[in-house]
Amino acid sequence: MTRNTKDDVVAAAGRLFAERGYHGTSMRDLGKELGLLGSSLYSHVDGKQQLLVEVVNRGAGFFQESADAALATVGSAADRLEALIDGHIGIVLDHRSEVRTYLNEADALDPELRASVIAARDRYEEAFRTVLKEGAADGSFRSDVDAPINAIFILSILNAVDRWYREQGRIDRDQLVGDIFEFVSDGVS
Amino acid sequence: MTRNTKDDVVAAAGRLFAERGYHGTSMRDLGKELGLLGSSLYSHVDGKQQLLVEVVNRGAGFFQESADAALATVGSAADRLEALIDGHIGIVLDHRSEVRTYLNEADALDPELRASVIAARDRYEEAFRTVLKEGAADGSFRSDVDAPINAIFILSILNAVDRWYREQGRIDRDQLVGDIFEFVSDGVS
DNA sequence: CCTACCGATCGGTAGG
DNA sequence: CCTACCGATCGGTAGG
Repeated sequence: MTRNTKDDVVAAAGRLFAERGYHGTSMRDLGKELGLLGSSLYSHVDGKQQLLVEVVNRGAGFFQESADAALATVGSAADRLEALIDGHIGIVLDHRSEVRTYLNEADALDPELRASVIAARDRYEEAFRTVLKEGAADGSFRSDVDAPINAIFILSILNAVDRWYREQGRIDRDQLVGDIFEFVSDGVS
Repeated sequence: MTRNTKDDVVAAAGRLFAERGYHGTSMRDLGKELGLLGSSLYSHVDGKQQLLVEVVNRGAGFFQESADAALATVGSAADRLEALIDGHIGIVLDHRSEVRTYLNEADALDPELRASVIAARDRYEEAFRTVLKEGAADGSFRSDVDAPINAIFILSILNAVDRWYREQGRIDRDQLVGDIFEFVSDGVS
């Protein structure tokens, strides 16, 4: 029964925002989750909106770190694409609360902050576009591949993982990455 | 300035739930959208939760009708898959509010109703699994295709369309369907 | 569909 | 981190 740190508060906020949504979570709910009163949270943070900002920034940061690492992979564009997929799945499964909040609750942010989230997402998506373009040049992929559209398709699959995948299921994490990479590479045909 | 029907109320609720979320929408917000007071809504509906149920049921119904029609398509499994994709995109773009609410706000439903939504989604997904299995048999697709997983991947792409696609953009609706079908069939390679 | 209202809950503050 | 509290807003009701 030691005191909560600000990190504890942000982590708990992430859990509740992910589960019930930003508007579905009250400061009193969050206090209860931490074993204190809603009003006591204000010694850790300025307000509810700031908590959302911090959770969302954590989510964005995880993804960007992952992309930077994946782009540094030596090898073919296909290798870098697989690294991007592997990294993304790792982030989604290891930081579910922050990721869910980042993906689903950004609309609850004040307009300027929401705009910065959209910019961060675009920066991340750019890593996928880059790799697809490289692959069209180095022969990893079809030369006529539409990078912007295909980047969106790949990210659609990756982001949705959080909505259905359970680690206790019939496929493990590595298989999931392999299945996605295979689908993205060759489709169903 | 004629009176609102219950359909108007449900439609407006769908718009606000889609835009601000269920918990982010108050009965007074909804009243304002319709030009009346929040309390006046209770002559049309029992409560806020009922509105969510009706919006979500509309969304579910659109998708199921679309799947039933697509499965009746004569031709190869690939033809039926394309019909499923085409139908899905049509529903997403023609009924955005209901679809967004159906896809994103089902967690705000009471437990039994949420369970019935999950069941409806599974029934719909079954159409995709069926077509993939048929395609593995009739030679449309690879014979070793994992239908459950690939159905999820395809639906991930389809459901995400609502998050990024604007009809005013550089690709029109038919191109979008074609791009998705091509990606799903052959991937980026 | 409005008037007038209910008890409950909201985000947040002052002061310790 | 708690006590004690604020004004605003919430979903909803009674009666017309």
